[in-house]
Amino acid sequence: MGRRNQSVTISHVAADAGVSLQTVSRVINNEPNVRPEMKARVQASIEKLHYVPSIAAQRMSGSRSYLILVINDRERTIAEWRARRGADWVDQMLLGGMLTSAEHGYRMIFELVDTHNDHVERELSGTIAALQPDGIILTPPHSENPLITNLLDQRNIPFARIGSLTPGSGFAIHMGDAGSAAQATQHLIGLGHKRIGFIAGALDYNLSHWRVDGWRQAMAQAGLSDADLCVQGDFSYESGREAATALLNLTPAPTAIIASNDQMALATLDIANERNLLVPQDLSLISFDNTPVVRFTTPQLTAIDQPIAATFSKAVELLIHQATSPSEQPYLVPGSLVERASTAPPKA
Amino acid sequence: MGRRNQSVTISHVAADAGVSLQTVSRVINNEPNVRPEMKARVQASIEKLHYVPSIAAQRMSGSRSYLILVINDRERTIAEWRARRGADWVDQMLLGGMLTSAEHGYRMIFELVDTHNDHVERELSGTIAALQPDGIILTPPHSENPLITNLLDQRNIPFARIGSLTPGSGFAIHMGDAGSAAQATQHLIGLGHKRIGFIAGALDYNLSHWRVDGWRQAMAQAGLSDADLCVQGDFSYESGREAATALLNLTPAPTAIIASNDQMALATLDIANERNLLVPQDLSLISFDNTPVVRFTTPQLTAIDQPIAATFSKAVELLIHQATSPSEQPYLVPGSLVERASTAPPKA
DNA sequence: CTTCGGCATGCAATCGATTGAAAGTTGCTT
DNA sequence: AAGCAACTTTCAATCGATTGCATGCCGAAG
Repeated sequence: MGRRNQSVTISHVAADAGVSLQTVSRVINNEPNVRPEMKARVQASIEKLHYVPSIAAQRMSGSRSYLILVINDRERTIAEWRARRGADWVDQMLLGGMLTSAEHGYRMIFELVDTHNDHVERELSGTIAALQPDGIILTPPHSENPLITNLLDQRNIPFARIGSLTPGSGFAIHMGDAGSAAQATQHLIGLGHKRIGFIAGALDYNLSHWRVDGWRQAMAQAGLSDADLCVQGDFSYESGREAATALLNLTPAPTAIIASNDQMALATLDIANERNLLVPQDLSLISFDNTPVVRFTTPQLTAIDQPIAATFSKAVELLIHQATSPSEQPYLVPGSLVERASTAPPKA
Repeated sequence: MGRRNQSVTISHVAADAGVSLQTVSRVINNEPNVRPEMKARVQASIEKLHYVPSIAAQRMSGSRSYLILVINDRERTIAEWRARRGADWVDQMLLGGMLTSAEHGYRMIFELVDTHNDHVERELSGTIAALQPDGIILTPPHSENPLITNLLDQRNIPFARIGSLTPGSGFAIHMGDAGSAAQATQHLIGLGHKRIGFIAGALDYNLSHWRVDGWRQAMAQAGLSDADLCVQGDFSYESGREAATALLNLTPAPTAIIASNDQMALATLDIANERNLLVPQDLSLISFDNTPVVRFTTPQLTAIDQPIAATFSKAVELLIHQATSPSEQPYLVPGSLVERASTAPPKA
């Protein structure tokens, strides 16, 4: 409401340096054709007056907005969000993305969009109109939603897709989920396990499929059967309990289980305890995510670390530099197996 | 760079509805003096064209920016950040604040500012000039930094101070740290404990002092001595180990310990295990924060839950509604004791 | 029947930056 | 010494909204 704006503008700088606005603008944006002497004088004034350009004004005049939008799936409640994702995801996403953005003078804004909504485009479209971000980062399960990617293509806004393999438009970045699952499986096979159960994640996340695939391939490669050994979960603790129960009710029961996230692994651990199964002696356990919790369970869990912060950092850099080396697509920021105390050879 | 901007503007709406821009602007901002019939016609056009006002333009013309800035302390690395704060803080801050902001059409932007920097004002001042936020949320230890609050006062930007008791300018919101500490202490006293140790948090956070005070008062009230029983930590796991060691080396050793955050409580639990002390039989343990980890330790930890999401939600609402009921200051969003399995009567 | 106040709407200036074209400088060629 | 290109700097329009002021319309009061 007509709040008096006492901030320093480009014309104050111009006046102070005794040049026109346009020259100042050139200096700010590092454009050519400015005499070094002039440039120095302007920079001195900028420094002296602590001038910082207004992002709103820059955006208005058709330049950048220095804003990067991160699209996350909206859960109905905070509890639900955390149940499915674990706190760590947000933490790393925020810090990884934010630090890198800040380095380049950009800021990040988070937006929640409901996948199961017919108006995704409308909703996103409105956000874009309001914010006019320079780039957008899509997180699963939005990363491969054609409604969204088409919209972005059409609007010509650069975007990155986290957890995506399909090259196509936008930068696809993934963490080698299939490879990681295979690595975990091979680790268990190496220890002598033959019946290795797998708890899959929610199917609207493509990475859930990739993880299953990796496990399946590793099993096949070792000549082991995977029949009945894959049970469906949805990343929640509760679904993990059900899946673990189903797996351990099989005869013969698996001697090892890989869970598609930490929450489901924790559930599996609890089920094992309730059945008086010792981990790792009676049951080996490997999880995906490697959030801080897994270091405080008994035993500490062997897990596939997901480099989320690094992934967001990469996404931000790609967007800002508008990289264009389509040969590299999809970009890989690989996960890695962190060995702790939840795996051992099966009992003879 | 002169990217063609194909978005719908206010004049498109005006043309479609057959009225002037100003009328459309009035309708958007719910101003009086518009005939209902006219208002309906304009709203129909807005709906039809999917018009959404550009925030940059709104900000430019002296209105709101619909941006709320959250200032956090910058740690040197992500690991350091997480060590001191635990992942959950970020998660709840983001979700609590974001959901509430979104409800009112606002967005949040996070900014890291280095406390130990002489140029705090300069840095913050630049961010404000660039973003021109409608409100700012200060988190500890910035909440009571006079350099910052003075700057904000002077610029006349509404702000909230999380974890602050001092009324003064801006909205002070706290979680009743002293009361919570007292509650935890009384809980232990009720169980029969007489020697209750306390691990304090980093002293540049005021809430660290309040927690110590609460414990001290509860001890005094029960006629118990607190001599030597308070040891300094800095919220990190490592400092927790040292503090716990110091406390358990006392003779007689405390039979219960309250840690100022979960990280230090986890460290205490580890130290107890290493010394073959059973929790809770030999040592009762209560922590602050109640992050998800404490449900997965053995035993599960009794903890003071800190309603961070609710606090941020409150902060956002105060800022947006520009509430002015100074009588209520400071606002309280109280923590609560969550009883789990880490406390028991002391051995006879 | 004129006039005045209140409500509804339109005109034009404004916010702070960018940008393409115009104007002014410089220096080199012929 | 005049002509012209290349480089610097300035002028003026523009982005999309808000806002104070002017204007038009209405009915009620004088």
